[in-house]
Amino acid sequence: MSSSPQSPPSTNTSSEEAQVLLRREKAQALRERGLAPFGNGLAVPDTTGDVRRAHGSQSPEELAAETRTYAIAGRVIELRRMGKLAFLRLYDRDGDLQVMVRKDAVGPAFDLIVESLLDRGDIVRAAGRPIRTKTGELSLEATELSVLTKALRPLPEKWHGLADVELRYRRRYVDLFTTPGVRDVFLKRARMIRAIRGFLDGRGYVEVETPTLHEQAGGAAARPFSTHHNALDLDLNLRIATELHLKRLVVGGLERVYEIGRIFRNEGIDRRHNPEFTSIELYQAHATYLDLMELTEALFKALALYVTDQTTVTYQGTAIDFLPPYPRVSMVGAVGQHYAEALGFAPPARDDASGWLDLLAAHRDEIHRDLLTQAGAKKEMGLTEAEAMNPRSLGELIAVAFELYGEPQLDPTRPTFVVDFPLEVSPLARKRDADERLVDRFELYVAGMELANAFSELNDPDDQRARFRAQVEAAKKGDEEAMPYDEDFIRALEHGMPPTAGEGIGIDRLCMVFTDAASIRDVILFPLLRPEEKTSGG
RNA sequence: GGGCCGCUAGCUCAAUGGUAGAGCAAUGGCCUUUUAAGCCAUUGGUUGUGGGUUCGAGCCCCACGCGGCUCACCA
Repeated sequence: MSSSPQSPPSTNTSSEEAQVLLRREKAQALRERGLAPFGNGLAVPDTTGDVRRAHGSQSPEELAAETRTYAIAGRVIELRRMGKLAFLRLYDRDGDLQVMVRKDAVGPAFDLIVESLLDRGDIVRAAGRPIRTKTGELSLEATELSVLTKALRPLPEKWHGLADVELRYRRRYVDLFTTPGVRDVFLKRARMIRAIRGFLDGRGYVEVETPTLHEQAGGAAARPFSTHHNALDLDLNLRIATELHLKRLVVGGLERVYEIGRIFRNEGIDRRHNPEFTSIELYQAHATYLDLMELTEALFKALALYVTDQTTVTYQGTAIDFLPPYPRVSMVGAVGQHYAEALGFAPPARDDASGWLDLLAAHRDEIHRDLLTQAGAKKEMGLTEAEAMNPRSLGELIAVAFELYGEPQLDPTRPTFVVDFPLEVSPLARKRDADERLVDRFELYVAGMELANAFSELNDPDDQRARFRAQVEAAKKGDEEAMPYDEDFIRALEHGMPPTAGEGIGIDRLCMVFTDAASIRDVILFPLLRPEEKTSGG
């Protein structure tokens, strides 16, 4: 174009600001020649994958005989220009494909290349015949080429991409098409969730959606987020679990229900925790927690096969075998055995959960003292000096002791069911018939993470009322995670809930295991981050 | 919240307390078979922010911000 011979005062072409300005000018140049830089309505009937699948195995000679043409579109992730020839790599939902643009073949559209109106990052449509280049790569030889969307911002460096994890999370839209493997993680996540739905739907489950806005956030031990509804002038909490609504639905006759949904817990953030996360909770009438163990084993094996084609999944360098049956570890037994060895107690005559529980009950004070000497455990129990005089329940001591001594002992190469939970840490679970100090509950641990929590549900309304009261008492004593008393839930139980077992599974952690993600933020598209500091003033 | 580490050009990274650099990207030029294309040239910086020490600070000290790991809490 007839630019002035004098270069403009600012010759800066490298700063982001300058690059954006230049790309805006290019967008304007496109407009001036009747090409819409943000157009719409051009048909894109094919994908890069269509071309690959149809012609990927054809020889150059066979391809030369092909008459069929394709029209594909995607982001330009590579751009190599050399005079009257250019190669682009287009990236679409189906993968990527090289497009060869020859001046002779594409005609006037080659101006886009010559005048550099086309940049890396633009969304481009190309139509033409499949060919094989001199180096043998399947490509589309463009006879049509147009810019569908002009990208105004430059792409990150092409070889390293975005390496700064903070930038990757904040600009996931760039990360997704820039960082290898990122898109696959989220495609895999979507496939896993679909597989879970298929698995449960095939077993007669109904998927439902229950409220996320709760007057009282119950169903789990956690602190909620609070919010407010203006029209009703109503203080509300974001849900911390779907449990109590789903059990109401079982009362209502939906004997097999599940919900996949977002849960919000006002807790810290680390590699395994994001304040909002996705859970699936499922409830099955006329089942026990033992039935859910089998269901869990079948589900996890199916997922492993579905996602990786194998029953063994490597997570962070450790091969985990998902072939059932999974080992079971008694929480009470593991803690009992630890103390029998560490403090020299004689093992119980009965080598079962009740026997070990008897032993632990007999040595409760010594165990309490031991936990108090563990600085971490002391903090974990939230004990102040005064509270140390008023020890918590045996069940809570056992749960803490298991975290301390039991969890590290679990076999890292196997998913493991932890069973024999104390009643006091399970306010919604049914008492065990054989020993009412225990509940019929399991947690599934994989790679040191708690992936699932399940139990035979408490359906005795009077017992549930007593459990809620105990929670209220705990809250009075300062337990900020104690459950509120839910009168309507009691009423529902009074209408009669069939014998039921229920389970919750952390979808994000499940995805971590099956995508080998070290951090939960790698399987959440937009993990919660602090807002970026405003650069202007403070 | 505690501890450790990081923050330098659009991106990826260098730089004994002594003139802030490279590669990629960008801009101009050459090039009809490239694969992170190549060659020549050019441009690009309030070194996260604010203080302090010093003749002199990207570097040392303090505070703060954001992030990562870790401990704690939870799923």
